[in-house]
Amino acid sequence: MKIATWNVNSLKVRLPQVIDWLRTNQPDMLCLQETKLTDENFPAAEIAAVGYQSVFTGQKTYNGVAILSKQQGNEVITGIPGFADEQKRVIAATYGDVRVISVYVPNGDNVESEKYGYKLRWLPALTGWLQQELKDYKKLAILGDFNIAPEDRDVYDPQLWQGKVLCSQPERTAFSELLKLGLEDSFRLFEQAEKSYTWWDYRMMAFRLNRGLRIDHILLSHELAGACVTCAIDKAVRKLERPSDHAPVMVELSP
DNA sequence: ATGGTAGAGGATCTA
Repeated sequence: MKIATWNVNSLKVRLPQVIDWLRTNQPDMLCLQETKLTDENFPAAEIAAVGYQSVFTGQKTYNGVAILSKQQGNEVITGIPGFADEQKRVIAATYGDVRVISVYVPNGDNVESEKYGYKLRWLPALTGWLQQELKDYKKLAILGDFNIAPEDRDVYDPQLWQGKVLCSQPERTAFSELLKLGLEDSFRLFEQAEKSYTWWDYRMMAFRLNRGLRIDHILLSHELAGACVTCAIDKAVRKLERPSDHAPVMVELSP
């Protein structure tokens, strides 16, 4: 089984790339973030034409998450239960006995911002809900744009980014609280190339200079981590014309 | 150096 995640930064713009990517990579599930589409505008028919079902929750202009899958998704939940949030950032569904969650964690803007406070309230709400989900589902994968670089090796210039949003200690602590629930950062289960990132700013030739951060993650429950055989970033997609600023990440799980 | 680019929507906001 292959499960992937991709912050597409507008599914409307990126739909041809997503369809190509599904055809080429044939994941069983693909989690999307920043679809930026209301539900009535979701291109479910175009996606169905290449053999994928969709579950989604979106809004105009900002946010929006989805899961595309070959098999039917059940027990669909949108948002964090018990956490009032206008912003569409979470969707969960069950495929066979595997629970899959697509998340778009708030960016936070900068550490002085109100948005940073929202991010630091949002993360414990996610953690609290996941604690219950992990009790209910032994095989759980949470994938998405976490907007957190967990360690300095996930940042092209740790000195420059020290204490800044995406790298600040409170964010990293919140991320480690997620792992403490019984989740593993699948990327670090394997030896990886140095300077591996998933997001590069559109500005200042950041991608060409590999000035990136690893902020998109696939976290696996211990049972799924034990079955995980690869985790890879598809950096090639970032080189396409009109790319998303994020690259997809995919894990392969042995049967 | 507070810049720069992309997306949505139609002036700024978000990232």
